[in-house]
Amino acid sequence: MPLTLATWNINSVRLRLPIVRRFIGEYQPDIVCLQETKCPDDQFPTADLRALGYEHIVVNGQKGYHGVAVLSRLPIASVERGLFCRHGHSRHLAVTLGEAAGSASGLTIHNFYVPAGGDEPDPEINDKFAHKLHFLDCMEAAPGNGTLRSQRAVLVGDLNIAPLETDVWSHKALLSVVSHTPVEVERFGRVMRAGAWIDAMRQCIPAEQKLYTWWSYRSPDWAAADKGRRLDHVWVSQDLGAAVDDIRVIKEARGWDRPSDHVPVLATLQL
DNA sequence: ATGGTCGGGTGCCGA
Repeated sequence: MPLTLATWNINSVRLRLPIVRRFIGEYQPDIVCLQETKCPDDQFPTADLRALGYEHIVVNGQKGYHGVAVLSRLPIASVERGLFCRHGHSRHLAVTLGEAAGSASGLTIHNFYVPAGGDEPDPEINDKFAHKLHFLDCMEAAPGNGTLRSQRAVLVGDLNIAPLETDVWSHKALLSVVSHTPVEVERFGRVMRAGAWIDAMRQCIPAEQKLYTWWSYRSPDWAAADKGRRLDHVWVSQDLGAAVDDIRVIKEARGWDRPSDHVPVLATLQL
């Protein structure tokens, strides 16, 4: 059975409801993981999204900032809200699909929103960067808690790091820009290795090819400048490596009306 | 080399 799963930093779910509808209408994903919902749980547009076929909705939101949510057409058996953040931000949610999900039964999906880290890539003078590094350290340590190392697992989200040279428009220009600094990329690699994760996007799209999921709002013509970064990721556990059938970066969504600065990444798994 | 634009919730902060 094919399972389609999307991850999208939506930058306010209430404001973007029209383009969430458009994306769902055009691509019909079974599961949608959202980040930066910027919405308290009691104000999440649950009824609107349920009406689109997502009967199973789990949110971990807070007022004004951050926030993650999982929309699922398949039944969810259990939920976990991560303790990855020393500031108590809503930056993680994990769901495990239930028996009634058929061949997808037992699949665990982690949805992460890693701190952006501010402007100055020095943890001594920038606490936001220190927090980002600490958050990554907590993600790395999590397999010891038995959360990330489980089999039949997918980890998606806005990880706010572009690890490869081809994940940014200019490797040289971005070496000292938060999101592509060597210290972050090294931490990113440690998290991946600790959980034995596979980078599903790069398994499908060769590392020689430029690949971006985010284009700044500050560019007057984002498409012409094309100064993007791959900040959003889809990882799968080793046992699911062969199940990854397709990855699509929905670049056109950056050009939709009132867009997010991130675009959806859509993964198809054959389970 | 610099500054550029968003969103949320207030009189800026975070991205």
